[in-house]
Amino acid sequence: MSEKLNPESKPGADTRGRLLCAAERLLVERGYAGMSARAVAQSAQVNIASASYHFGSKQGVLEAVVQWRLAPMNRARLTRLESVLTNPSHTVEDILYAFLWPCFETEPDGPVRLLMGRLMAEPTAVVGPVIEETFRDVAKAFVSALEKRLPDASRESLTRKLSFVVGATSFTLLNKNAALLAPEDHLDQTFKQLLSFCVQGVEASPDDTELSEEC
Amino acid sequence: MSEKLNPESKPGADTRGRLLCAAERLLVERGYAGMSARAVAQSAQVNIASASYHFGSKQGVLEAVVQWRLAPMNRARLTRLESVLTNPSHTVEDILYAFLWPCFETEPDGPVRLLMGRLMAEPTAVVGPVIEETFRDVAKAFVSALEKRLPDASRESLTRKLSFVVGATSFTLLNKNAALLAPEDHLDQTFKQLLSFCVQGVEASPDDTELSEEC
DNA sequence: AGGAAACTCAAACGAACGTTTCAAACTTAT
DNA sequence: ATAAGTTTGAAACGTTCGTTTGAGTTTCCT
Repeated sequence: MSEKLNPESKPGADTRGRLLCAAERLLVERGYAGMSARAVAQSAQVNIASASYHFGSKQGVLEAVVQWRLAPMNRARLTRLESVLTNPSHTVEDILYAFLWPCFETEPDGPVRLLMGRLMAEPTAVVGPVIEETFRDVAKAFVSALEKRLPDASRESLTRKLSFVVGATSFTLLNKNAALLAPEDHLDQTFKQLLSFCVQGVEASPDDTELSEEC
Repeated sequence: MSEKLNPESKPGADTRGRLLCAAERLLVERGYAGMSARAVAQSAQVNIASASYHFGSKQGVLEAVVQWRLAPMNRARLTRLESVLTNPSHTVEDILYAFLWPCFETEPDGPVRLLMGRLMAEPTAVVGPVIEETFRDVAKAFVSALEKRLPDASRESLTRKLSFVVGATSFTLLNKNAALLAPEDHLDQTFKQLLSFCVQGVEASPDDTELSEEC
């Protein structure tokens, strides 16, 4: 059947985009291991071979989605951090705001937060290195920023605290129980609470609480 | 529906136990979608049909592992909470200690924290309901406890904050970057920091922080 | 117009998936 | 010892996986 009548036969440009879009949705729903390349192609109404052609492999699809969605978000984080650091009297909240807000910001391509939550939560052999590479610079920059603002805390301590922040964010974004997929007003409230939670948590010193230690 | 509690009375108990043990390890390494029933059987040096015989299906394996490992941990949480509540002057830290410590406690069967971190981070169609059912009572009990100690906060607010706590815990437990798979002294430090982080975060009020938002 | 490059298609590849079958090997009770 | 019940083994079920093939189509450039 070589008889193909599409009023507007769209060439490859749209195919690639539809594949990326479908892949993002399936990644959010099922994770990387649960996302099949065939399901991506079918959801994008595209032949399975086209996915292979454009991205080489399933892992290539993952990397392309990350570059398309997560990399811009991390760039926004670094831009905001840079802007914060120009203010000599910036607070920990300013730093964390720069870190967290790009996750919640509504973007033209739709919310990126679900994808981030899902991929952060899947540190497997394939996803782990991809995510780690994408977030390495961001993590380093924000730990350094926190280090300057909280000179009494060790770098290891701040790294761990940032991982607490990332974890609280990812998990909450990922779970519908927190009503995050729903209306935006809930989202604003959640963001506000998450920010204050993390600010207080990061500024907390473990020595405040009963057991003390020296290191 | 023919399985009850038979620790080691049956001859096949060894097979069943080896399957559970292997399944737990593979769940931690690859998640549910990435764990194949064949790999579980092979890792346990057991025929694949035995897994089907003992657990019925792959989902049955998951549920059995959860009952074997996560259910006792949650029971420990509730027991500790009950004990905390008998003290009329208990603190938020006491409550969160009861919630968090059973994740870090070293157990005879090995650390359960990795499994918890992984399954909490995989809210898919199969894993989600299983986890939700296992943690529903625990979440409800701890939210109620926090509600009594922090009467100014709404139930929704506290639910969200508990999800922050769970997220920070799961993510940190799951990522080797935080050096949690490694020696125990790092673990103690991490637990202390996580506890203080969460205590400060839960006690924080979102109204404390001025939120200027324009985007 | 015409040829090279870019792209999509149906079909198929071997491998791995979850699950099932059934006979042989066990354990237990009589 | 024998019969009934329980557990395991080797093999195969049909399906889906990621990837590849090769012929066909479309787009782009001169």
